[in-house]
Amino acid sequence: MMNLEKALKRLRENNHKVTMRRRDIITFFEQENRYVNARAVMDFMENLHPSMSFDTVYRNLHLYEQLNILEVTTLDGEKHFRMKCSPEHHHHFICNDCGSTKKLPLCPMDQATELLLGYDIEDHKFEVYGRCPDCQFTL
Amino acid sequence: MMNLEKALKRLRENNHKVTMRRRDIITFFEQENRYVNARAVMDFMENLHPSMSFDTVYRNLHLYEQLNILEVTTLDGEKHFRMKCSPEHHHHFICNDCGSTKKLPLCPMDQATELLLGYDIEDHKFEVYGRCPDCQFTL
DNA sequence: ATCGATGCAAACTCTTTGCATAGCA
DNA sequence: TGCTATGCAAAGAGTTTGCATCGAT
Repeated sequence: MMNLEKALKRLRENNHKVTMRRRDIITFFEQENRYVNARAVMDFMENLHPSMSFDTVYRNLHLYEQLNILEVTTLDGEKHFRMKCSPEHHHHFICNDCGSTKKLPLCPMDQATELLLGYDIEDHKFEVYGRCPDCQFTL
Repeated sequence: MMNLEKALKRLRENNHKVTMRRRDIITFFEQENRYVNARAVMDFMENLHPSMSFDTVYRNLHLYEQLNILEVTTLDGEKHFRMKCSPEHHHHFICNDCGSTKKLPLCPMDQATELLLGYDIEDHKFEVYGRCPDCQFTL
């Protein structure tokens, strides 16, 4: 699992500066085991940095994605981010309510590959959506 | 597989009018075995109806989605539509180049369900992306 | 004739970009 | 000091909506 220390190291290794904003964004993701959108990051950051701008949120989310610090998925046409999980390949259950995730240590690609001879496979997506135990009885 | 006849029937059954535009949109999807975006529908329709507006494209795509005439998926944050396939549950390979699809008659949910006791599963998505045989050597 | 469908224009959401300034190394 | 990160403002893409009119039934 990615964390603050590793993330800052990766920033430095790739010649990016470590700013307060960058540090705080990582801190936010460190404590949120779930997919959040740019809005949520902005809400968190505005408290710490009243002058925070959305541009910086987006720019850094994009940077973190490139540096493999964050994972991305598109939910309802909106990008959602979370701290990068373990390096082993896996998929996720994602709660429609709170965005929290549960790892699914399985992958259907073995079977799918057999059905796709002659096809050039570049990527795949497997996600399960619903309500996590905590969110089932709220509302 | 959904077709023009069934689609018009479903429109009437749900008290929607059958207009030329609606008929022609269905005809377009009938001959395209692939996921296309609103832009592609618009391009096709503009030839037949020079006064065609994007609003009508979007309104009808949305209507067809609700009536289960079209399937939807979000690719790169953009909605893509195709004619509803066979009623048996299945998934798709989707070509990143032309949007053409190949059915994958398999579903990882049996195994996933076992891992998600206590979770309320509402939906899931499994898609494989890449290049179909026809698109591999173009470019 | 009635009521839903459409075109027009505007607005809305999410996201990206150019530029001058602020701030890390 | 030098160069990157940031805020501001503006723009861009995709999509939705209110309203007057058009058109299917």
